[in-house]
Amino acid sequence: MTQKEPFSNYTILQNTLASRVVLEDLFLRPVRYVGGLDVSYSKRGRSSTACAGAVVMNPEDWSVVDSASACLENSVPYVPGYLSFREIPVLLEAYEKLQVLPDVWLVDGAGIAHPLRIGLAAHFGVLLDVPAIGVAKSRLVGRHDNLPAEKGSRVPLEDEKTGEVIGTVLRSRTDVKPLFVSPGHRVSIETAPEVVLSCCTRYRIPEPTRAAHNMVTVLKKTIPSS
DNA sequence: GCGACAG
DNA sequence: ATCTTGTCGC
Repeated sequence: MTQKEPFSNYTILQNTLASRVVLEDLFLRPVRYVGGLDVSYSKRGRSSTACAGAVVMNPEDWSVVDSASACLENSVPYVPGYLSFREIPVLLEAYEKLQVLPDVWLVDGAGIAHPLRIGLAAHFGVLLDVPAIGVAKSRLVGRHDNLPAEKGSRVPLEDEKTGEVIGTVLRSRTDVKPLFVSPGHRVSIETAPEVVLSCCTRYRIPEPTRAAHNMVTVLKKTIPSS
């Protein structure tokens, strides 16, 4: 039995959700608040506790407007292409605790740059019908040309078979590995990298996602690990 | 058959 | 993602 078998039954769900993705800029601009989402795990690989963090920030000074977190026992394994089924549950729990919602979310993972065009950010965005952008630290699918080393440089990420543009490879800082940005929901392919770059200050990871990551890193140490 | 493979 | 020691650079 392969690793993907437990998920093969969800292919129809993924295709259904993918058909509902909107690649138009249907969010408030200029953006008032930007949100960041990330998940971390307590122990190792399987059967551990997943901790999700949601942070809402003001782009003006990157102050935290609101934040929430949640932890959940997790036994869903990580299988490329099915990350959503592992992280969505705990992310929704954290999301529901927020008092203030952002105009757009930056999610740690792929948007439509996914085999079925429904990566974590797109899955999350469609489920809640909220604007979302996928910010992955490495490539899941797609091909691209070489990217200049200077911050702000970008090249299109396209489907290796059809040539369809599915995202943007973006240099968020000079001389660092690029980010793989792709729309999640209610954001266009052209606008996604602009929003992400506007959130990159002095680090490779944009502020909202970075804040969420720092939050869960501290949180998981509070949880009993076995 | 042999790699590739978000987090 | 997680597990880890040292090391390079501002």
